[in-house]
Amino acid sequence: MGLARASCRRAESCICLQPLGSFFCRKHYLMSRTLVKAALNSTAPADTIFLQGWVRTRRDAKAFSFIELNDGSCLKGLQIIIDATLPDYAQVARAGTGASVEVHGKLVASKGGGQKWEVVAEKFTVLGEADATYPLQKKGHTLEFLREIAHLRPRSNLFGAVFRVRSRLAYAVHQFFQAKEFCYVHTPIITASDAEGAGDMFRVTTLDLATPPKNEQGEIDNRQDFFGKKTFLTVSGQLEAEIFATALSNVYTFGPTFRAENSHTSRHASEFWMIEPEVAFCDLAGNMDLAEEFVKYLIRDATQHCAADLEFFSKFVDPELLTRLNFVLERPFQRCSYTAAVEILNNSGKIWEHPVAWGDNLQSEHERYLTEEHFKCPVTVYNYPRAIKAFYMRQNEDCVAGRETVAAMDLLVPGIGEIIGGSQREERLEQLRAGMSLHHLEEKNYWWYLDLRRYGTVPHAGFGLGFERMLMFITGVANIRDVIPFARTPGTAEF
RNA sequence: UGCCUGGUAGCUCAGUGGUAGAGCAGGUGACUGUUAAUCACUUGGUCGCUGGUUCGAUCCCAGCCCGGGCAGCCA
Repeated sequence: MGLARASCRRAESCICLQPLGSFFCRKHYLMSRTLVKAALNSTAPADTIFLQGWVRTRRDAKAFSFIELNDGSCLKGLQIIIDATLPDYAQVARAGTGASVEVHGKLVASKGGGQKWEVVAEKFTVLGEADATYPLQKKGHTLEFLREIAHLRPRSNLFGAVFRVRSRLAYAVHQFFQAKEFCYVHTPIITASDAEGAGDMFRVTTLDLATPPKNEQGEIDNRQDFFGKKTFLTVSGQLEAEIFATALSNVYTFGPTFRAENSHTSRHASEFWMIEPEVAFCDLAGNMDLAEEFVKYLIRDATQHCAADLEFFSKFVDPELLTRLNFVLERPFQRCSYTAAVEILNNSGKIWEHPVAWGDNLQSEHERYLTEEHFKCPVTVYNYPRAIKAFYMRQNEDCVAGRETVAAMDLLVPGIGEIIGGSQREERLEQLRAGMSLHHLEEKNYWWYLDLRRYGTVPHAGFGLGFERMLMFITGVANIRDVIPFARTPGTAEF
């Protein structure tokens, strides 16, 4: 089918190919609207400018009105001057906070202080009113209230900034790995592995819960379910990523992850995004190096490309933010074995709510002490007791009897705690089978995972970075519910 | 899931055993190249729900619902 020729309604003289929708050609649709960000960064006045966005606040004078227009392209708004003599001036009364408007006018140097540029309107139109019930006001909202209006909170300064940084950070994740020739792998969202040990899973089924089919024993017959077996939402793409790492060498995943734990904390969500690199021919030290380089890359990228938004966080969310980020960039992360960490904790002179003994998991208070008080810097703890870690982690060889460890690592950061968890994987078939036995896992459920060790096995390692936790660290926002567009937590799935 | 804490106007909060206030938002007016503008006036409430104690409960008690924090689980 050939492209139709059509008139563009934005410019009647324009006869163009590829009309966009039925109204405007691509050129006139995209070119005619100037984003606020571009207008604010302008180096010269402009005789004609066209803007569209939402009213943040309006200040009326006798002979004219000021409107602060924001379109989400950046934190700052652009001041619009509408003279009372304009034919459109009657529209101004309808342009309350939250209304969508469009303006044709001139970009001129501002006569007032506080901004370089402003727009003198020649044509002003209210597209959609927002009446007095519009919940977002010019000041004084708590994060808890804004969570209840997640459909409107992106229009606030804070959440606009958070989600611009989130978008940029997602882009930076791909840039980092693509520049290193890592291959992006889409691991499945629906999985049948129900014993990965990473926590409770959400069930996926099309069976009628009221009258499920039964087998001869009177139990629910999962063979009749959609996939012919029990299925769940994934808690990790790691095992599948290992498949691709043992073929394409360096891979990463970046996708949603689901955990059905009944967690009520500021750093847990039921649905979150995780980045999981998996690297063939890599040991634990290489894994720790990669994790540190990755975290620093993301921080540096945000400080370079989201400077205005980070300044906003530094001003209104966490005054220490910028100094902390710069400090983290400049210093090598500390590294500390689990055994050394236990010694540090026991020699700290602190009274712990949970006493520290070799073999126990480090508690939140211990992790916070290490990163916030002892090292005062991000710290990677490695070589954990075998019994408290997952079956697939590589057994260390030079262990003291009774103190067997695996090549695991956790990256702890001040204020959040664990942001990365990873390990060198057990690539030796017999040791892996022993690990599965230790964790009471059935080999038949992992036949393909074991095959990777039967055919051309290689040392390999990887980790998982919690994307939201990274965002919390970079923005200073203290609750995970406020760095994800629509938070899913126990009891909450609105929007 | 355990422990702690909160629920009063659209929002942020104060308050009292005798059915309630402030600031902001909204409305009206004034004023001003304004910047979360300012000033004056003004509309606005089943005090989370249910039950109990009491002459009387928003306040005291119990249960429930919802929010938040911490812990565990982890990223």
